[in-house]
Order: sequence, then structure tokens, then C-alpha cells
Amino acid sequence: MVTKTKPRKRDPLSRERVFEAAVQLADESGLEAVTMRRLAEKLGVEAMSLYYHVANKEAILDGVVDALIDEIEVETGDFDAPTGEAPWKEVMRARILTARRIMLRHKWAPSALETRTSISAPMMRYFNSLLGIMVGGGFSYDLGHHALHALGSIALGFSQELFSPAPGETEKVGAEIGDMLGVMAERLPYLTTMLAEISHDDGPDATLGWCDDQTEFEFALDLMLDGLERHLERD
Amino acid sequence: MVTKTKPRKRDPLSRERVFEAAVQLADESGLEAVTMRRLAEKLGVEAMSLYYHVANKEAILDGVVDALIDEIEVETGDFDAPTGEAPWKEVMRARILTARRIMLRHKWAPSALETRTSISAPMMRYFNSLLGIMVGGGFSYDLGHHALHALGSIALGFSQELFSPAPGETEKVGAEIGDMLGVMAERLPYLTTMLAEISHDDGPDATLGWCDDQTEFEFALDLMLDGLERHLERD
DNA sequence: CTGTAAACCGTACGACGTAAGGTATACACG
DNA sequence: CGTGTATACCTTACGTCGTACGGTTTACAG
Repeated sequence: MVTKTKPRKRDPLSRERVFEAAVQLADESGLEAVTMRRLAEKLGVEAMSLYYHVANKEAILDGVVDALIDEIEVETGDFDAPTGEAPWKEVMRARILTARRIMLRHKWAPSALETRTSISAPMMRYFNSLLGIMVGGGFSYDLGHHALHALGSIALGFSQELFSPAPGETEKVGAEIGDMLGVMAERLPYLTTMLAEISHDDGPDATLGWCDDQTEFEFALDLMLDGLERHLERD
Repeated sequence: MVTKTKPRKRDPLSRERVFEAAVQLADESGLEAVTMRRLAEKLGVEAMSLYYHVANKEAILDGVVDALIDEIEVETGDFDAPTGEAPWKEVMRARILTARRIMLRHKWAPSALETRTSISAPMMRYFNSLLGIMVGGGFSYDLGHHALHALGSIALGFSQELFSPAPGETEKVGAEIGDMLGVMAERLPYLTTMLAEISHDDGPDATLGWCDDQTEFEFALDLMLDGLERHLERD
């Protein structure tokens, strides 16, 4: 008797497999490709079957961002591990840059996060860990609170770039700007000069959108962290 | 002869009236209520008639954010006006806080901006003006470039709050947290303590989402501006 | 062989954006 | 007056979306 788990015809899917497939689908084809029908197809199932495992599409997106957080925790190690004696700034920096690495492998992550209207338990654990690092470094809870707000999306590893061309359109925008340069020189003198001076060569390695490369992100991150440090020293 | 503009049966609509109506609709019922059909209804017209004045829905959203920028310019005065001799930090601060005032009257603005994939001419003029202020204050173009990136959405007057409950659900979230407090005390020690200490009383005047009140925004803004000032002094 | 619970499917509805083509109004020119 | 010709608006229809509702298949226990 092979009792218990006699192999089912096709082993049933599960919430986790649905989330996993959704992540894959988004990775391959973008977040807008994650529809119930396409997702079902990818899982060899009909759309309505997904509803047996998941309440609705929102729940899938919730699961997807939780998977994202899990991915971060795999990299950073247990969020609940006690803060060591390393200086808070390095630890924060490292943790956030790790988070960013995960965001960079999932270009859809910012958009997915933006659509969530509530903050899940894994998410809370992540922010709790950040706060823990700060408190461990001498922050008051009040300052920590301000810091979490001020960091905003930076805390999760991406500076929300306001206008990011669709994937593949980056070059088009570059060309556009090239075209405009002459036309707009007198209307937009500062921007024009800036573009000319820095020659804006982040180019195709711009990762989370136009010019949002690692350098820019770290500049912003350090601006925040240094600012917080000064607050810490001052009061 | 009353030549020229003899009154048409119903005077025709225009791009501008479409944008205007879209803004109103979003103000009243949220951005997701802005559909071609509902918008047309509001204008006393059929959905497909809108396409005579506008290429597609994207174009409407583009127009809507441009209207937003216009609203800012009305308040700040001409973006192209020469930078006075006032210190750059005050000027930047004032301009950004003005932008924020406009964002606060249109709660949908952040979401609308996030969906734009390219940066319109009015938008460019706005950023050009910010850059002008900085260059006028002694910034190198390189530093100005970094600054624009680092400011991100702050430059437009909102710190993109990652999780903002749907309008009207703010209290629900508050209650949830109240409920959880006991349960999660040991799992999320830092967050719990923080919530207890600051009693989180931004309450219902949280404007652009959970806790994103004026104080938090200005904290973040000043963190950035002070940081930039230090960069300016240092190199 | 039958019952029951778990897993999955078929059909259908109301929304959405918009392509394709039709209609109504206004004014110019003969 | 009749006839063009823009301009402005409408009708119908298609494909896609999320999902309500109810049915069917499967797995295993008795």
C-alpha cells in the first residue's frame, strides 16, 4: 500500500504555486500581462479554477508582493534576528541595497507595490526590522517614525521614478531628446545645459526607469541616511 | 448680421473641456471613475465622441496632468521668470510646498502621475524651473541632476506613500491596528512600541494617504534640502 | 457501490477601450 | 434655392477584463 499520497493525476495547485506563476508571468511579460486567464493558462487550468485557491485578483497581487518580501528575507537573513553591534547606517544601507537587488530582478515591483492599499504582515516585519536597526542605533521612536516616512519607497530599494518609459522605449526617448535639444534650448535652458553637460550616459543600464541607475539611487539613499545621522547627533 | 459665431445648438466641446471634466470627475469619484463612457456622460455626449477631440484615453490622462502643472504655475507665477536673489533653499521649499497644495486638492494626482510614461512639455518646464533655482543658487549641473533624481516625487509635492488605504478606509486600518496591537506586540516589537509612543494621531487629516501629513512631508523635504546644501558647501 | 469533500470547469454578465463606419449640423458657393 | 464639404457627434460591434453562479470531475472513505 502506497498509502497517503498516491500520485494524483495532476497534483493540485495551491496559493503558493499561483503566486509563483504570477511572479514568473510578470517577469516575462510585465505586470499587465498578469490576468486571470493568462495566469490560469500558464498553470494548465481554467481561469475560474484560480478562485478556488484565491479570493480574487487583489489577493494574487498581495501574494506576489509578499513573495517579493520573502525574497528579500532570504537574502538578508531573518528579519527578526537581533541587531548586531555594527553601526546602524551601514546596516540600513546594506539592507536597503539588498532589497534593491530584489527589486531590480523584478522590474514590475514598484508598480505592484503602488497598487497595494494595505500593508501585509511580511511587509510589516520588514519595516519593523528597519525600525529595529534605527532604534538599536540610538534613534528615538519619534525620529524612527519620521525616518520611515521620509525614506518612502527608498526603504524598499527603489526611488520611484516619476516617468519611466515602457521597456524598450528608453532609446526612443533618448532620440526624442536628441531631436528636441535644438528646439528647446531657449525654452528649457537649464535642462538643456544639464543634458549636454552630463551627457546622460546611464544609457541602457538604467534599470528601474529613466536614469534611475544605481548611482542616483545611492545618492538619494545617502542623502537621507546622512540627514538622519545629523538629526541623531543634534538632539 | 451676427456673423461668425452664430450660436450652435450646443457649443462644441474641446480638448480643454474634456480635460477639465476629467479633473472634476476624478476629484469627485476618484481616478478609476474616469472612463470614456462616464466622462462622455458628464459632458452630455457619447463615449466615441471624445475621440474626435482626443486621440485616446492616455491622451486624456496626459492632459489631466498638464492641467495639474498649469494649476501649479498659476500659484507660483511664471516658471520662466528669472530667479530672484532669494536664497535657493527658501525658493525651492516654497515652490515645492506650493506644488503640494495643488496635489492636496487632487488626491488622485500621485496615481495619475505614476501612470505617465513620458514627460510632457509643461512638466519639463516645471523641472527646468527647479533646476534653474538650484543653478542660480550655486549648484553645478551635475549636483542639480542628482538632486532632481533624489527628490523624486517630493519635487512635485508628494512623498509617494507606499500603502495608502482607499478613501474612507483610513479608520478601518486604524481599528485593525488597534486590534492587532496585542497580538503583534511580540512579533513586531519596534513597530508596536512606535505606534504606542507616537499614538499616531495624524488621524483623519492624513491627506495623501496613511500618515502622509504635512509634517512628515516637510521633514522629508528638509532632509533632502539640507543634505543638498551640505553637498554644496563641501565641494 | 455510494457518499462526500476537494478541485476544477463552462457559461454568462457587465464593465472597459476603441475600430469602423454612419449621421447630423453649419456654412460656402453656385 | 440646391449642393458640397468640413466639423462634430453617434451607433454598433469586437475583444478583453474580473468574476458570479452553478455544474462537473476526481479522490478516497465507508
